Amino acid sequence: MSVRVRYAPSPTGSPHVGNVRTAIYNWLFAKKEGGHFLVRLEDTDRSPERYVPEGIFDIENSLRFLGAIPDAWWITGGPDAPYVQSQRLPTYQEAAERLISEGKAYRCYCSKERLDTMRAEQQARGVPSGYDRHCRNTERAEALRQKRLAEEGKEPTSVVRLAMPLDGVTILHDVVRGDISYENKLQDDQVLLKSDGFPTYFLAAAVDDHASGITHIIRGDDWLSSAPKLVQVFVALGWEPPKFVHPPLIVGPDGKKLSKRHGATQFSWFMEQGYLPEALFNFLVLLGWSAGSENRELFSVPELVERFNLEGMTQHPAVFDYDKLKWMNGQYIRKSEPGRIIGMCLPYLRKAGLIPEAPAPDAKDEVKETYRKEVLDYARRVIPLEIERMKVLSEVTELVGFFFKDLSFPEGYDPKAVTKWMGMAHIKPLLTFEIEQFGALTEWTPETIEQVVRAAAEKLDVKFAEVIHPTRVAATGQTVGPGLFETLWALGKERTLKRLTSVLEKV
RNA sequence: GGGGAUAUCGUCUAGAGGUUAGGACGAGGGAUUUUCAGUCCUUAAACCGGGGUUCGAUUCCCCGUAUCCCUACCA
Repeated sequence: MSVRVRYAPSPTGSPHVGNVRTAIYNWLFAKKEGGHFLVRLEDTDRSPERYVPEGIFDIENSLRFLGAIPDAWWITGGPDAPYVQSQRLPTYQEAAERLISEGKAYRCYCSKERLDTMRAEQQARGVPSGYDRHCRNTERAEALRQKRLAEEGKEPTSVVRLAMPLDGVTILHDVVRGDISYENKLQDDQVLLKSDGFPTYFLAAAVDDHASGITHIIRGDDWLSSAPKLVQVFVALGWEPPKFVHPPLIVGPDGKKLSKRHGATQFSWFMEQGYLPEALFNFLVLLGWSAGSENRELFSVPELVERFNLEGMTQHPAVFDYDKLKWMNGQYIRKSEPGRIIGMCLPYLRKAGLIPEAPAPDAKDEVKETYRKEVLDYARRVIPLEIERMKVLSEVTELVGFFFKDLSFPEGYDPKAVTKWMGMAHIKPLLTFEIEQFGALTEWTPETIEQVVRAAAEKLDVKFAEVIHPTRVAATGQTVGPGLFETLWALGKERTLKRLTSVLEKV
């Protein structure tokens, strides 16, 4: 049978990197096995604080960004549509009714207060907490219903609970962890249908997984403990449960589930920061999966598809190492076509106000032409010089800022750089010489620029470093940056002369 | 409290009944010297503890310990 897997996010906000990794694993497995990758929305929790419809866009964007495109989801529709659980309420209600009629589930009239009191007592006594199965006894349930009916003057709300087997064990066949057994008597009578008519995850997942013919449930390890309850829902409904795959959790440096406390966890944040899709893909896959004895860590997406297997799944939690992600992103930036990186950098420059917004599509041709020549060409010349220094794209604004800002000594100059290099005795003659010689250049190339700078060192009889560094500071306002000659070349003759002159006048 | 899972350098991990326990990030050192970054070379750094099984266990088994996850009308 062909593999069918699913990613079933809840719209509780922008997806967590751990969830996105789960999506990647599902997608990879489907691709590798020539199977199907479905995505469905588990939006059955309607409480306002957890239901965040805008999160749906982030779910869509993250998958598209990574290129992990579902074979079927709410965007495409398809044979298993709808892929949105809130649109399938009658289906779940039917399933619940069927279970009740077969005696595998029952209606529970216990109020929240009763449940809370019960739990509090259990905790106080130090006994295992869980539903006491009060309403599993039909007479007691009916009595409770009557009592509440009299008190409230209307039909009381109820939920549907699964009647867990009271003995025996549930064996979970987990592909990465082997068989795990759970004692049924320790499992709770899980709520299947809530009083608002929405199903809980347990009912909805079982119904949908069965309806879609899911063969493997690949999801985070945090689901492992509750897996037997899901299995029992399948059993009660008379269906064969899928195979389970529980990759390890992604945790923070303190070993706890990765959360905001540890830093950014929302996938969208990484997209905004300028992490490349292939870097995030690569990095996330390697948190919990390994290519085995192949001693490398940089894999393209096709290479990962080729290698991916469930056997390579790791079984202990992995700490999310932001530094390593940055390193990996830097690797991919340098591997990438410069043109692509430039294009991806422009929005950051616009946002930082370093370059103006692009002219509107209906602007005059001259306007567009001017923009192209004065803004884009310059950006295209300047950004490549900093590519080898970039770890994330958003750093581009800091890196190339000095190329775009209006520098006029001493405004915009790094004070430390100035005190270190602008106080030397030979600064004035140096700048005078350079301004004169640069001005005389008919060809402005890194080579001709270098000739002038070397000539300056010779003429003034100072060390090369003693002309290089002051010149850099005078032209860029800072001590760090790309090689001086290409920097000046990219800056252009006009800007260079202007800046050097502004320094000479006031130094 | 109960249940489940997990345990190799600081971190991600490879590994096999006998290895100099390998690679990567990060850290230290060096080279390139025109700064920073990059690149290259290099150093330090690990098998949780105790019992077994075995000629031999870091590897297999058991116990302990530690950590995490679950224990909702959340997913």
